[in-house]
Amino acid sequence: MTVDRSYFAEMEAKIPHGKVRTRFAPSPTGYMHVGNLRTALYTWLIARSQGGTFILRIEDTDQGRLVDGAVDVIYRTMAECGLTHDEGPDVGGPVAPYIQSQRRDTYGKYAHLLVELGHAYYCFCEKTESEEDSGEFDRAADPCRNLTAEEVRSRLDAGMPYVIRQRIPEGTTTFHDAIFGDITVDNATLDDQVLLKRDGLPTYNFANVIDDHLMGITHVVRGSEYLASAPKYNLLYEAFGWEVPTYVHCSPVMRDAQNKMSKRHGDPSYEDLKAEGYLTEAILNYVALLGWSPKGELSEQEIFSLQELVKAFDITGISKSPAIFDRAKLDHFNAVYLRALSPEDFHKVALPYIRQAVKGEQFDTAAIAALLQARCEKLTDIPEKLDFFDVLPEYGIEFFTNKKSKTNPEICRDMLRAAIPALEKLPEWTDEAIHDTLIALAEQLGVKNATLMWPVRIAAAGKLVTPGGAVEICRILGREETLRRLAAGLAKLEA
RNA sequence: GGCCCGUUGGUCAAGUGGUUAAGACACGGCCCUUUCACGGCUGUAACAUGGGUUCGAAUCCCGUACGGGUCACCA
Repeated sequence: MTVDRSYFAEMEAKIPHGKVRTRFAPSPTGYMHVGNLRTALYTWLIARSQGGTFILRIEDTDQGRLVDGAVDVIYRTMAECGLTHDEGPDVGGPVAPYIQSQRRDTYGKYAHLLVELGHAYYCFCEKTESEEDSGEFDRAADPCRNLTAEEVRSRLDAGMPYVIRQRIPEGTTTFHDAIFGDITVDNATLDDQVLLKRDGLPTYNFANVIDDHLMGITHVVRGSEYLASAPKYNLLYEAFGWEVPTYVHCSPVMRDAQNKMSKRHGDPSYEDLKAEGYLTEAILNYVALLGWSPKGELSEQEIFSLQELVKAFDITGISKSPAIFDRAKLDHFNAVYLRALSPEDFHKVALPYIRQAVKGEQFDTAAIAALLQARCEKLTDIPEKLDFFDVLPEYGIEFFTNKKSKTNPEICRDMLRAAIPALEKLPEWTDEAIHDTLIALAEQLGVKNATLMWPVRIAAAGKLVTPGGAVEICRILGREETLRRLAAGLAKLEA
C-alpha cells in the first residue's frame, strides 16, 4: 500500500504561493441559499480586496444528492452577481480538476500517506450503528487503533474491508479563527474520525483539507457549524506538516431567533427573491450587511456597489453572532436601488410587471413607469397598482367623500360638472395643459386644488389609492377614456 | 448530556475602560402635497443577569440564564 512519494512532490509543486487564494465550494443542490450567497460574497470579497485569486470548486462527493443542472445554477448565480472566479471547473487553472468527484484517487493516496506517517490507522470494525451517546470518545474501545503492522497486513491480505481513521493524539489543540480568535479544546473530546470510507471515497472533512491544501487556499471561509471540527482539521494539517490556512467561520443567517434560514422552512433562496421582484444588486448589498459592517468613517454607509464593497471589506468587520434576515429591510434596500435606476432602466425592468396588469397598447408604459419608480419596493408590487387602466373598477359613491380634500358627493358632482367641459375644450392633452386647466378652474371656483382633483382622480381611476395624481392618471388614460370615466362618475353622483 | 460559541432598541448594527450609547430598517408624529408615495424634520425604544477588578465598565474576569452549534463510513 506504500505510495510513491514522487506523486506527492508533483502535487506540491503545482500549488501556487504568495497570493491570497480563497474558494467557494458549494455542493450542487439546485439553488443558492441566502447563507451560501453571503458566504460566496465574503469569500470573493476577501480575495478581491487583497488582489487575490477566487476559486470555484464543486463538492459533489455525495452522489445520492446530485441534481441535474444544479451546477449551472451555481455558474449562473455567480455570474449574475458579478462574483467572477479565476479558477474553476469551467475555466480550468493550475490545480485542476476543480470537481471533487474527479479527484478521488488523490484522497486515497493522501489517506495512506497519513497512515505511513503514523497519524491515521486502518480500522476493520463493522460500521458503527448506534453510537454510545455519552460523553467522550473512548479511543481504547477501538480495537484497531493499536493493531501491529503484521495484524494489519494479514487483514489487508485477507481482503477485509476497512476505513482509515485519524489518530488523534493526547493533549489539547488550539486553533485560530479570524473572527472568533483562539479556541482551545481537549483532544479527549475529539473522535478518531473516518477519513477514508469503506468505499474508498473520502469523508467531507478529509476531502476539504486535502483540496484546500493542494489548491493553495489561504483563507477557509465557511459556516460556523464547522467550528467544532476545526481542531481536527488543524491536527490533520499538522500531521501532514502543512501550513494551516486562516479560518473564517461565519455565523448563520437566521429566519428567526432560533432557526437558520432553510429551504425546508420555506425560506427563500436567491432565485426565489429574484422571482419576488428583488434586484440582484439590492440582495447582494443587503446580504453583505447581514453579518458584516464597515469600519471607521464608512460605518454609517449602507449603500455599497460591489466595487465599493471590495474597497471597504475587511474580515474583522464580520460579526460573531447570527443575524436574522429581515424582509422589511431588504424591501428598503430594493426600493433604494429601484429609485437609483435611470428612468429608462427602470422602465425596462418594470415593463414585464406593468404588462401583467396593463394590456392596452394605447397606454404609455414609460409614463406609467415614471409614476411607479418612487412608489414600489419590489417589482411584484406593480401589477396591483395598475389594475384600473384596462377597465374601470367598480367603486362606491363613498369614495367621493374625503375629509382632507373637503369633498363629499355633492361637491364632487359640482366639480365634475365643471371639470368635464373644461377638459373637453383642451387643445392638447398633456400633463401641463391638464394641470394648468384644472388649477385655474379650482381658483375660479374658489376651492382648494384638492377639492377639484379628488373627484377627478376617483372618477378616472375608481380607486382611493393610485400611483400618481389626477393629472398624470388622466393624461395616460387619454382624453376620450378620461371623459368617458368622468361622465360615468358624474352619472353616479347625479343618480 | 459533554465540549465549543454567542447575547447592545422589534430587526441589522457602531462601540474595543471615561460617549448625552452612533446610524439604518420598522413604528408614531409633523411638514410638503392633487390620493398614495418620494423627500425633509422629529419622537418612542437597547448594553440578558448576578458578582467582582477599577477612581470609572456595554467594553476586562468569574458565575447564572437564555439561544445556537457539534458530538456520522452526511455534507
